[in-house]
Amino acid sequence: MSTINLSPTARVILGLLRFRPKTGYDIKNVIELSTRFFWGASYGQIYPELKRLERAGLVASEASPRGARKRTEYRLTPKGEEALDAWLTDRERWIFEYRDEWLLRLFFGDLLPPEEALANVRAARAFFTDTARLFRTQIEPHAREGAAEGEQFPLLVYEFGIGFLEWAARWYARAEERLTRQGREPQPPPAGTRARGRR
Amino acid sequence: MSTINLSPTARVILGLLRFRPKTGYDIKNVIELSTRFFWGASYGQIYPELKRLERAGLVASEASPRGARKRTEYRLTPKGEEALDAWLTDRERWIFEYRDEWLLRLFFGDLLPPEEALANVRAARAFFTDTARLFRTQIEPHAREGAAEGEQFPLLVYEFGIGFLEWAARWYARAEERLTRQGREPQPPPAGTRARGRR
DNA sequence: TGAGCCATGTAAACGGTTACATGATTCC
DNA sequence: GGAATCATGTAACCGTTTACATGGCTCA
Repeated sequence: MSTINLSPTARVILGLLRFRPKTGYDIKNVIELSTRFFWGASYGQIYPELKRLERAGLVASEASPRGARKRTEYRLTPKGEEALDAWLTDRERWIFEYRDEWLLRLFFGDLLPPEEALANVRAARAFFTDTARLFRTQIEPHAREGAAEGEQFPLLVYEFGIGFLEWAARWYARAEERLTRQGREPQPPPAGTRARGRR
Repeated sequence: MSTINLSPTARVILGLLRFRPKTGYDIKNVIELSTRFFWGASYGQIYPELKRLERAGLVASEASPRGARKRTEYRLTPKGEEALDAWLTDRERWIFEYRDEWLLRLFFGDLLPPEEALANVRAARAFFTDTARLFRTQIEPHAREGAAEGEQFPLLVYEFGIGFLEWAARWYARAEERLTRQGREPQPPPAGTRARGRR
Protein backbone atom coordinates (compact mmCIF):
# COMPACT_ATOMS: atom_id res chain seq x y z
CA MET A 1 0.00 0.00 0.00
CA SER A 2 2.93 2.33 0.58
CA THR A 3 4.00 1.95 -3.05
CA ILE A 4 2.39 4.71 -5.03
CA ASN A 5 0.66 4.51 -8.31
CA LEU A 6 -1.00 7.87 -8.64
CA SER A 7 -1.31 9.30 -12.13
CA PRO A 8 0.30 12.72 -12.50
CA THR A 9 -3.08 14.42 -12.45
CA ALA A 10 -4.19 12.43 -9.41
CA ARG A 11 -1.28 13.94 -7.48
CA VAL A 12 -2.58 17.50 -7.74
CA ILE A 13 -6.15 16.46 -7.27
CA LEU A 14 -5.56 14.60 -4.01
CA GLY A 15 -3.38 17.38 -2.69
CA LEU A 16 -5.95 20.06 -3.41
CA LEU A 17 -8.83 18.01 -2.02
CA ARG A 18 -6.89 17.58 1.21
CA PHE A 19 -7.57 21.20 2.15
CA ARG A 20 -11.31 21.02 1.49
CA PRO A 21 -13.81 19.18 -0.71
CA LYS A 22 -14.14 20.48 -4.26
CA THR A 23 -15.91 19.92 -7.55
CA GLY A 24 -13.94 19.18 -10.72
CA TYR A 25 -14.66 22.73 -11.76
CA ASP A 26 -13.23 24.08 -8.50
CA ILE A 27 -10.11 22.00 -8.91
CA LYS A 28 -9.51 23.39 -12.36
CA ASN A 29 -9.94 26.95 -11.12
CA VAL A 30 -7.53 26.50 -8.25
CA ILE A 31 -4.94 24.98 -10.55
CA GLU A 32 -5.19 27.93 -12.92
CA LEU A 33 -4.40 30.27 -10.04
CA SER A 34 -1.63 28.25 -8.49
CA THR A 35 0.11 25.20 -9.91
CA ARG A 36 -0.51 25.60 -13.60
CA PHE A 37 2.97 26.88 -14.43
CA PHE A 38 4.59 23.70 -13.19
CA TRP A 39 1.68 21.24 -12.98
CA GLY A 40 -1.32 21.86 -15.19
CA ALA A 41 -4.46 19.84 -15.77
CA SER A 42 -7.40 20.13 -18.16
CA TYR A 43 -11.04 19.09 -17.76
CA GLY A 44 -10.28 16.24 -20.10
CA GLN A 45 -8.00 14.89 -17.38
CA ILE A 46 -9.74 16.02 -14.23
CA TYR A 47 -13.24 14.60 -14.64
CA PRO A 48 -12.22 11.12 -15.79
CA GLU A 49 -9.52 11.03 -13.12
CA LEU A 50 -12.02 11.87 -10.37
CA LYS A 51 -14.15 8.92 -11.46
CA ARG A 52 -11.14 6.63 -11.50
CA LEU A 53 -10.11 7.81 -8.05
CA GLU A 54 -13.60 7.19 -6.75
CA ARG A 55 -13.65 3.68 -8.19
CA ALA A 56 -10.31 3.10 -6.50
CA GLY A 57 -11.70 4.37 -3.20
CA LEU A 58 -9.30 7.29 -2.79
CA VAL A 59 -12.02 9.93 -3.01
CA ALA A 60 -15.74 9.96 -2.30
CA SER A 61 -18.34 12.03 -4.12
CA GLU A 62 -21.32 13.78 -2.69
CA ALA A 63 -24.09 15.59 -4.56
CA SER A 64 -24.16 19.17 -3.34
CA PRO A 65 -26.35 21.14 -5.78
CA ARG A 66 -26.45 24.93 -5.79
CA GLY A 67 -30.13 25.60 -6.35
CA ALA A 68 -31.23 23.49 -9.30
CA ARG A 69 -27.71 23.39 -10.69
CA LYS A 70 -26.12 20.02 -10.23
CA ARG A 71 -22.81 19.82 -8.42
CA THR A 72 -20.68 16.92 -7.29
CA GLU A 73 -18.16 17.53 -4.56
CA TYR A 74 -15.30 15.18 -3.94
CA ARG A 75 -13.42 14.67 -0.71
CA LEU A 76 -10.48 12.49 0.33
CA THR A 77 -11.17 9.14 1.94
CA PRO A 78 -8.75 7.76 4.58
CA LYS A 79 -7.30 5.61 1.82
CA GLY A 80 -6.85 8.73 -0.27
CA GLU A 81 -5.05 10.51 2.59
CA GLU A 82 -2.76 7.56 2.91
CA ALA A 83 -1.94 7.53 -0.79
CA LEU A 84 -1.34 11.29 -0.70
CA ASP A 85 1.02 11.01 2.27
CA ALA A 86 2.88 8.16 0.63
CA TRP A 87 3.40 10.21 -2.50
CA LEU A 88 4.35 13.39 -0.64
CA THR A 89 7.10 11.60 1.25
CA ASP A 90 8.38 9.55 -1.68
CA ARG A 91 11.68 11.01 -2.73
CA GLU A 92 12.73 8.11 -4.94
CA ARG A 93 10.65 9.03 -7.97
CA TRP A 94 9.98 12.36 -9.57
CA ILE A 95 8.96 13.99 -12.81
CA PHE A 96 11.04 16.85 -14.09
CA GLU A 97 10.42 18.06 -17.60
CA TYR A 98 11.70 21.15 -19.29
CA ARG A 99 10.93 21.85 -22.94
CA ASP A 100 11.89 25.19 -24.33
CA GLU A 101 11.61 26.19 -27.96
CA TRP A 102 13.39 29.48 -27.35
CA LEU A 103 16.42 27.52 -26.29
CA LEU A 104 16.12 25.26 -29.32
CA ARG A 105 16.04 28.23 -31.70
CA LEU A 106 18.98 29.74 -29.84
CA PHE A 107 20.84 26.44 -30.15
CA PHE A 108 20.64 26.75 -33.94
CA GLY A 109 21.67 30.40 -33.88
CA ASP A 110 24.83 29.65 -35.87
CA LEU A 111 22.60 28.82 -38.83
CA LEU A 112 21.11 32.31 -38.89
CA PRO A 113 22.38 35.76 -39.85
CA PRO A 114 23.39 37.54 -36.63
CA GLU A 115 20.44 39.96 -36.66
CA GLU A 116 17.98 37.07 -36.78
CA ALA A 117 19.67 35.25 -33.91
CA LEU A 118 19.61 38.49 -31.96
CA ALA A 119 15.92 38.96 -32.70
CA ASN A 120 15.31 35.49 -31.27
CA VAL A 121 17.14 36.41 -28.09
CA ARG A 122 15.07 39.56 -27.78
CA ALA A 123 11.85 37.61 -28.29
CA ALA A 124 12.84 35.07 -25.65
CA ARG A 125 13.62 37.88 -23.26
CA ALA A 126 10.22 39.43 -23.92
CA PHE A 127 8.58 36.08 -23.25
CA PHE A 128 10.20 35.81 -19.83
CA THR A 129 9.49 39.38 -18.80
CA ASP A 130 5.87 39.08 -19.97
CA THR A 131 5.42 35.80 -18.13
CA ALA A 132 6.95 37.28 -14.99
CA ARG A 133 4.47 40.14 -15.15
CA LEU A 134 1.60 37.69 -15.62
CA PHE A 135 2.90 35.77 -12.66
CA ARG A 136 3.02 38.82 -10.42
CA THR A 137 -0.51 39.86 -11.27
CA GLN A 138 -2.20 36.47 -11.44
CA ILE A 139 -0.44 34.19 -8.99
CA GLU A 140 1.21 36.35 -6.36
CA PRO A 141 -1.98 37.82 -4.82
CA HIS A 142 -3.44 34.36 -4.22
CA ALA A 143 -0.18 33.05 -2.82
CA ARG A 144 0.00 35.98 -0.41
CA GLU A 145 -3.58 35.52 0.62
CA GLY A 146 -2.93 31.89 1.40
CA ALA A 147 0.19 32.79 3.37
CA ALA A 148 -1.82 35.22 5.48
CA GLU A 149 -4.04 32.31 6.39
CA GLY A 150 -1.15 30.13 7.50
CA GLU A 151 -0.38 28.36 4.22
CA GLN A 152 3.23 29.27 3.68
CA PHE A 153 4.39 26.79 1.04
CA PRO A 154 2.43 27.99 -1.99
CA LEU A 155 4.07 31.39 -1.50
CA LEU A 156 7.47 29.72 -1.32
CA VAL A 157 6.74 27.96 -4.60
CA TYR A 158 5.60 31.22 -6.14
CA GLU A 159 8.92 32.71 -5.11
CA PHE A 160 10.76 29.97 -6.93
CA GLY A 161 8.68 30.66 -10.02
CA ILE A 162 9.10 34.40 -10.09
CA GLY A 163 12.77 33.99 -9.19
CA PHE A 164 13.35 31.73 -12.15
CA LEU A 165 11.46 33.93 -14.59
CA GLU A 166 13.41 36.99 -13.54
CA TRP A 167 16.68 35.13 -13.60
CA ALA A 168 15.94 34.01 -17.16
CA ALA A 169 14.94 37.52 -18.24
CA ARG A 170 18.24 38.86 -16.86
CA TRP A 171 20.16 36.08 -18.56
CA TYR A 172 18.68 36.92 -21.93
CA ALA A 173 19.39 40.61 -21.36
CA ARG A 174 23.05 39.78 -20.81
CA ALA A 175 23.10 37.49 -23.84
CA GLU A 176 21.65 40.30 -25.91
CA GLU A 177 24.43 42.64 -24.78
CA ARG A 178 27.11 40.10 -25.52
CA LEU A 179 25.82 39.42 -29.00
CA THR A 180 25.36 43.10 -29.75
CA ARG A 181 28.91 43.92 -28.67
CA GLN A 182 30.17 41.01 -30.73
CA GLY A 183 28.32 42.30 -33.78
CA ARG A 184 30.00 45.72 -33.54
CA GLU A 185 33.61 44.80 -32.89
CA PRO A 186 34.83 41.77 -34.85
CA GLN A 187 35.72 39.56 -31.89
CA PRO A 188 39.21 38.11 -31.42
CA PRO A 189 39.32 34.32 -31.74
CA PRO A 190 39.37 32.63 -28.30
CA ALA A 191 42.80 31.42 -27.19
CA GLY A 192 43.97 28.05 -28.47
CA THR A 193 41.51 27.99 -31.33
CA ARG A 194 41.66 28.10 -35.05
CA ALA A 195 39.82 30.83 -36.91
CA ARG A 196 36.08 30.46 -36.78
CA GLY A 197 33.82 30.17 -39.77
CA ARG A 198 30.42 31.82 -39.69
CA ARG A 199 28.16 31.75 -42.70
CA MET B 1 4.98 27.95 -47.75
CA SER B 2 6.27 30.33 -45.10
CA THR B 3 3.69 29.04 -42.63
CA ILE B 4 5.29 26.29 -40.61
CA ASN B 5 3.91 22.96 -39.72
CA LEU B 6 6.88 21.08 -38.39
CA SER B 7 6.25 18.58 -35.64
CA PRO B 8 8.27 19.24 -32.49
CA THR B 9 10.65 16.41 -33.31
CA ALA B 10 11.03 17.59 -36.90
CA ARG B 11 12.37 20.89 -35.57
CA VAL B 12 15.45 19.31 -33.97
CA ILE B 13 15.94 16.90 -36.82
CA LEU B 14 16.02 19.54 -39.54
CA GLY B 15 18.26 21.75 -37.46
CA LEU B 16 20.78 19.00 -36.82
CA LEU B 17 20.77 17.81 -40.42
CA ARG B 18 21.57 21.34 -41.53
CA PHE B 19 25.14 20.97 -40.27
CA ARG B 20 25.76 17.67 -42.01
CA PRO B 21 23.88 14.56 -43.16
CA LYS B 22 23.11 12.02 -40.46
CA THR B 23 21.46 8.69 -39.80
CA GLY B 24 18.60 8.39 -37.33
CA TYR B 25 21.07 6.80 -34.97
CA ASP B 26 23.44 9.75 -35.30
CA ILE B 27 20.63 12.18 -34.64
CA LYS B 28 19.72 10.40 -31.45
CA ASN B 29 23.31 10.43 -30.26
CA VAL B 30 23.77 14.12 -30.93
CA ILE B 31 20.57 14.93 -29.10
CA GLU B 32 21.71 12.97 -26.05
CA LEU B 33 24.85 15.08 -25.90
CA SER B 34 23.25 18.42 -26.55
CA THR B 35 19.56 19.26 -26.62
CA ARG B 36 18.10 16.50 -24.53
CA PHE B 37 17.61 18.60 -21.40
CA PHE B 38 15.28 21.00 -23.18
CA TRP B 39 14.32 19.09 -26.34
CA GLY B 40 14.52 15.31 -26.27
CA ALA B 41 13.57 12.69 -28.84
CA SER B 42 13.43 8.90 -28.85
CA TYR B 43 13.91 6.40 -31.65
CA GLY B 44 10.18 5.88 -31.59
CA GLN B 45 9.86 9.47 -32.76
CA ILE B 46 12.96 9.90 -34.89
CA TYR B 47 12.68 7.05 -37.38
CA PRO B 48 9.01 7.54 -38.26
CA GLU B 49 9.56 11.30 -38.44
CA LEU B 50 12.43 10.90 -40.89
CA LYS B 51 10.14 8.90 -43.16
CA ARG B 52 7.40 11.48 -42.91
CA LEU B 53 9.88 14.25 -43.67
CA GLU B 54 11.13 12.37 -46.70
CA ARG B 55 7.60 11.84 -47.98
CA ALA B 56 7.03 15.55 -47.51
CA GLY B 57 10.20 16.32 -49.46
CA LEU B 58 12.02 18.13 -46.66
CA VAL B 59 14.81 15.59 -46.40
CA ALA B 60 16.32 13.06 -48.80
CA SER B 61 17.79 9.72 -47.88
CA GLU B 62 20.84 8.05 -49.27
CA ALA B 63 22.15 4.56 -48.59
CA SER B 64 25.66 4.86 -47.16
CA PRO B 65 26.62 1.48 -45.73
CA ARG B 66 29.64 1.03 -43.47
CA GLY B 67 31.08 -2.21 -44.73
CA ALA B 68 28.24 -4.71 -44.87
CA ARG B 69 26.23 -2.83 -42.27
CA LYS B 70 23.30 -0.97 -43.69
CA ARG B 71 23.04 2.75 -43.07
CA THR B 72 20.70 5.43 -44.34
CA GLU B 73 21.86 8.99 -44.21
CA TYR B 74 19.45 11.88 -44.47
CA ARG B 75 20.22 15.38 -45.66
CA LEU B 76 18.16 18.54 -46.01
CA THR B 77 16.57 19.33 -49.34
CA PRO B 78 16.16 22.99 -50.43
CA LYS B 79 12.55 22.70 -49.31
CA GLY B 80 13.76 21.44 -45.94
CA GLU B 81 16.16 24.38 -45.62
CA GLU B 82 13.31 26.72 -46.35
CA ALA B 83 11.08 25.14 -43.73
CA LEU B 84 13.90 25.25 -41.19
CA ASP B 85 14.58 28.92 -41.87
CA ALA B 86 10.90 29.73 -41.60
CA TRP B 87 10.68 28.00 -38.26
CA LEU B 88 13.90 29.53 -36.92
CA THR B 89 12.68 33.03 -37.65
CA ASP B 90 9.11 32.50 -36.49
CA ARG B 91 8.71 34.31 -33.19
CA GLU B 92 4.93 34.12 -33.08
CA ARG B 93 4.66 30.56 -31.85
CA TRP B 94 6.65 28.70 -29.24
CA ILE B 95 6.51 25.77 -26.90
CA PHE B 96 7.47 26.30 -23.31
CA GLU B 97 6.72 23.56 -20.84
CA TYR B 98 7.89 23.20 -17.31
CA ARG B 99 6.69 20.31 -15.14
CA ASP B 100 8.32 19.86 -11.79
CA GLU B 101 7.22 17.34 -9.19
CA TRP B 102 9.61 18.76 -6.60
CA LEU B 103 7.74 22.01 -6.80
CA LEU B 104 4.42 20.20 -6.53
CA ARG B 105 5.50 18.38 -3.38
CA LEU B 106 6.81 21.64 -1.99
CA PHE B 107 3.50 23.29 -2.81
CA PHE B 108 1.75 20.84 -0.49
CA GLY B 109 4.33 21.28 2.25
CA ASP B 110 1.74 22.65 4.65
CA LEU B 111 0.16 19.19 4.70
CA LEU B 112 3.33 17.60 6.06
CA PRO B 113 5.16 17.64 9.38
CA PRO B 114 8.00 20.20 9.09
CA GLU B 115 10.78 17.56 9.01
CA GLU B 116 9.18 15.88 6.02
CA ALA B 117 8.77 19.14 4.11
CA LEU B 118 12.38 19.91 4.89
CA ALA B 119 13.46 16.49 3.64
CA ASN B 120 11.68 17.25 0.37
CA VAL B 121 13.57 20.51 0.03
CA ARG B 122 16.84 18.71 0.64
CA ALA B 123 15.99 16.08 -1.96
CA ALA B 124 15.11 18.73 -4.52
CA ARG B 125 18.38 20.48 -3.83
CA ALA B 126 20.26 17.23 -4.33
CA PHE B 127 18.47 16.70 -7.62
CA PHE B 128 19.60 20.07 -8.94
CA THR B 129 23.19 19.74 -7.77
CA ASP B 130 23.40 16.22 -9.21
CA THR B 131 21.93 17.32 -12.51
CA ALA B 132 24.32 20.27 -12.65
CA ARG B 133 27.25 17.90 -12.17
CA LEU B 134 25.91 15.61 -14.90
CA PHE B 135 25.60 18.63 -17.12
CA ARG B 136 29.16 19.75 -16.55
CA THR B 137 30.58 16.33 -17.30
CA GLN B 138 28.33 15.28 -20.16
CA ILE B 139 27.30 18.40 -22.03
CA GLU B 140 29.93 21.05 -21.40
CA PRO B 141 32.86 19.30 -23.14
CA HIS B 142 30.89 18.89 -26.35
CA ALA B 143 29.61 22.46 -26.22
CA ARG B 144 33.19 23.75 -25.77
CA GLU B 145 34.44 21.59 -28.57
CA GLY B 146 31.77 22.99 -30.88
CA ALA B 147 32.62 26.53 -29.83
CA ALA B 148 36.27 25.93 -30.67
CA GLU B 149 35.13 25.06 -34.17
CA GLY B 150 33.12 28.22 -34.60
CA GLU B 151 29.73 27.09 -33.32
CA GLN B 152 29.10 29.48 -30.50
CA PHE B 153 25.37 29.09 -29.83
CA PRO B 154 25.29 25.58 -28.36
CA LEU B 155 27.75 26.79 -25.72
CA LEU B 156 25.51 29.75 -25.03
CA VAL B 157 22.57 27.40 -24.53
CA TYR B 158 24.67 25.21 -22.27
CA GLU B 159 25.42 28.29 -20.19
CA PHE B 160 21.72 28.95 -19.79
CA GLY B 161 21.23 25.36 -18.66
CA ILE B 162 24.03 25.24 -16.13
CA GLY B 163 23.10 28.71 -14.95
CA PHE B 164 19.55 27.65 -14.26
CA LEU B 165 20.54 24.43 -12.50
CA GLU B 166 22.93 26.26 -10.22
CA TRP B 167 20.47 29.02 -9.56
CA ALA B 168 17.88 26.40 -8.54
CA ALA B 169 20.38 24.59 -6.31
CA ARG B 170 21.19 27.87 -4.55
CA TRP B 171 17.52 28.69 -4.21
CA TYR B 172 16.82 25.39 -2.49
CA ALA B 173 19.82 25.88 -0.23
CA ARG B 174 18.38 29.19 0.91
CA ALA B 175 14.91 27.67 1.34
CA GLU B 176 16.47 24.96 3.48
CA GLU B 177 18.08 27.57 5.71
CA ARG B 178 14.88 29.52 6.05
CA LEU B 179 12.85 26.48 7.01
CA THR B 180 15.49 25.26 9.44
CA ARG B 181 15.66 28.62 11.19
CA GLN B 182 11.89 28.69 11.34
CA GLY B 183 11.82 25.25 12.93
CA ARG B 184 14.17 26.31 15.74
CA GLU B 185 12.69 29.63 16.79
CA PRO B 186 8.88 29.57 16.87
CA GLN B 187 8.30 32.27 14.26
CA PRO B 188 6.26 35.38 15.08
CA PRO B 189 2.98 35.56 13.17
CA PRO B 190 3.27 37.90 10.18
CA ALA B 191 1.73 41.35 10.75
CA GLY B 192 -2.00 41.71 10.20
CA THR B 193 -2.69 38.00 10.39
CA ARG B 194 -4.54 35.70 12.66
CA ALA B 195 -2.66 32.88 14.35
CA ARG B 196 -1.59 30.22 11.91
CA GLY B 197 -2.68 26.62 12.12
CA ARG B 198 -0.20 23.97 11.22
CA ARG B 199 -1.03 20.33 11.70
C1' DT C 1 -32.34 39.20 -23.31
C1' DG C 2 -27.83 38.10 -23.58
C1' DA C 3 -23.16 37.71 -21.65
C1' DG C 4 -20.57 35.38 -18.58
C1' DC C 5 -19.97 32.14 -15.25
C1' DC C 6 -21.02 27.54 -13.07
C1' DA C 7 -20.77 22.73 -13.98
C1' DT C 8 -19.94 18.24 -16.33
C1' DG C 9 -18.54 15.65 -19.55
C1' DT C 10 -16.61 13.02 -24.12
C1' DA C 11 -14.07 11.99 -28.54
C1' DA C 12 -10.36 12.61 -31.38
C1' DA C 13 -5.97 13.65 -32.14
C1' DC C 14 -1.35 14.28 -30.82
C1' DG C 15 3.12 13.55 -29.05
C1' DG C 16 5.84 10.92 -26.47
C1' DT C 17 8.16 6.90 -23.93
C1' DT C 18 9.03 2.09 -23.27
C1' DA C 19 9.71 -2.30 -24.52
C1' DC C 20 10.65 -5.36 -27.78
C1' DA C 21 12.86 -7.34 -31.96
C1' DT C 22 16.58 -8.02 -35.18
C1' DG C 23 21.09 -8.38 -36.83
C1' DA C 24 25.82 -6.76 -38.14
C1' DT C 25 30.35 -5.14 -36.56
C1' DT C 26 34.15 -4.17 -33.54
C1' DC C 27 37.13 -4.92 -29.90
C1' DC C 28 38.82 -7.24 -25.85
C1' DG D 1 33.38 -16.05 -27.50
C1' DG D 2 31.04 -12.26 -25.58
C1' DA D 3 30.17 -7.41 -24.67
C1' DA D 4 29.48 -3.10 -26.52
C1' DT D 5 28.23 -0.43 -30.19
C1' DC D 6 26.09 0.49 -34.72
C1' DA D 7 21.73 0.60 -36.94
C1' DT D 8 16.68 0.34 -37.80
C1' DG D 9 12.46 -0.21 -36.69
C1' DT D 10 7.40 -1.22 -34.54
C1' DA D 11 3.52 -1.84 -31.19
C1' DA D 12 1.45 -0.76 -27.08
C1' DC D 13 0.57 2.34 -23.86
C1' DC D 14 0.22 6.77 -21.52
C1' DG D 15 -0.88 11.41 -20.65
C1' DT D 16 -2.49 15.61 -22.41
C1' DT D 17 -4.80 19.16 -25.13
C1' DT D 18 -8.49 20.70 -27.98
C1' DA D 19 -12.82 20.91 -29.54
C1' DC D 20 -17.28 20.05 -28.94
C1' DA D 21 -21.70 19.51 -26.44
C1' DT D 22 -25.10 20.58 -22.98
C1' DG D 23 -27.60 23.26 -19.80
C1' DG D 24 -28.63 26.06 -15.63
C1' DC D 25 -27.82 30.31 -13.01
C1' DT D 26 -26.86 35.39 -12.25
C1' DC D 27 -26.72 39.99 -13.19
C1' DA D 28 -26.73 44.10 -16.00
